[in-house]
Amino acid sequence: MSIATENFVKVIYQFDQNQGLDTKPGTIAKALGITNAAATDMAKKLALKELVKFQKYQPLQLTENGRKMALSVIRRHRLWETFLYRTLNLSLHEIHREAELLEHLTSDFLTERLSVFLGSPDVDPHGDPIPDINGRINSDTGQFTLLSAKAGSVYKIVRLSGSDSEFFEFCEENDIAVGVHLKVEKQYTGNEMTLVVINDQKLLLNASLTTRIFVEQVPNLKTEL
Amino acid sequence: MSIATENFVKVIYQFDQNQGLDTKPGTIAKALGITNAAATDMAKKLALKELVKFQKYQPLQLTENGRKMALSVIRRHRLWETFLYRTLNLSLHEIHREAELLEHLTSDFLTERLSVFLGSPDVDPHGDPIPDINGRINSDTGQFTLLSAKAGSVYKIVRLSGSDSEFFEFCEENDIAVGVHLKVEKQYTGNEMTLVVINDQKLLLNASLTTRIFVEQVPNLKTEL
DNA sequence: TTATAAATTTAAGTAAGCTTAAAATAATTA
DNA sequence: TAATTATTTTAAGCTTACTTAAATTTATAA
Repeated sequence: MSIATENFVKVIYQFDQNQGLDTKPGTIAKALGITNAAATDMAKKLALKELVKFQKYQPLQLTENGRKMALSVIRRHRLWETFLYRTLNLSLHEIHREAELLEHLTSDFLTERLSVFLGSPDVDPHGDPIPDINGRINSDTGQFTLLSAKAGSVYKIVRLSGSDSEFFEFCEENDIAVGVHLKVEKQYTGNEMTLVVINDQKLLLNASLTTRIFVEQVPNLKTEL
Repeated sequence: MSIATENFVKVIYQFDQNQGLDTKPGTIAKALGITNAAATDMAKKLALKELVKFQKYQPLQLTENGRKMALSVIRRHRLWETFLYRTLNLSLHEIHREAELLEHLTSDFLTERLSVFLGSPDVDPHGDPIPDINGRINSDTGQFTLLSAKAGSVYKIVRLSGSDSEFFEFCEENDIAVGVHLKVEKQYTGNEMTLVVINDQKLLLNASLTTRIFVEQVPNLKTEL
């Protein structure tokens, strides 16, 4: 399939997952940098190929084949990210940018060789789950965002969700990384600010950050940091 | 530039180098798996972009910009080949097949990171020279094919030229590899057969093989094997 | 040298993946 | 609820990269 098609189904899949985002043509169009008209046009063409379900004025939905294609692209993307991070030491935002291209011209053969080389990883360097060869993906239930974390508890960062370099640069500069522990000091629910402590440093984070930092409960009695 | 354009100038460059092959539209078309009409069409379009010089019924020629583009694609191709061979242990024909795709969606940034990681190699695993970032390529004068090697002498294999798996499989099965020494036992010039000895094994090679195996004189007094 | 074959070019047409502009529908606000 | 605004869809058109078929030119062989 073409690069345009792969990106189209990939974005529908991702917006469908991220609750809060809809999958209407305009939303997909904005994400892909094309016009609404082009998105509607594409949706109709992909409906003929049984990748997308299209009903006028309704959100776009993937068929089973469309879902499989999206997960295949995401698998290739995240395996490349892992490879580029571990082997070529690219940064978190560099790996995304490069994988965004490589994902489209990687054969099934190479994909599986990459996977074996890396030891069949479950997650990429951002903590995003890597679908397996059959399109099964680990939808981790134990994780939630910092925004909904309880004040007074210690958590482990398991995922940094995004694709822009600013976010990742900010994280890097402030010791926010997958695997790091932090304590939620206070939740200012009124204006959605969160005060956390990482490595003895206080950070006041707004919602545009806390909704993208996923954490996990730390197993037991580990309340001090 | 598009993948089609990159492949077009790449093939012109390669056929122009390999003396014996012409660069008329039909030849290029066959190599790319498109019709003659499509090749003529493409040549005209690329002439407008100042990548190709087009004169009716004449062989196609690259402009300086076209040459630069071709060398850039070849650089990416051969760096990927080197990487896939060394790091993922793919075979000589597998690396070609995969690099044929990856070469088109590799940013300048990643290309240079790959190069640095590999220690700025001069040649890829087939012995083909890797153009540098400015498009300069090592046109090694000291090498020639087995077809024109003198009987009785010992040579070192420096390059295996080709892209089909059959050739590389044959080489692998018969200890024909870059860096290996061999002795030319006899040249049957009449029917272009060459008798060589590699690792105490005699091999009778025809011209379709000897024209693709490049060797180099072994420095001095090393006539025994 | 001329007839024939082969290659090249031109012309017309197609599919993918877009665009802009206008029409239709849905959502929002007064 | 009606009017306005925003979104979606349709329609027409463009570029890229092809195709087939016919016309032209070049190369080959009798």
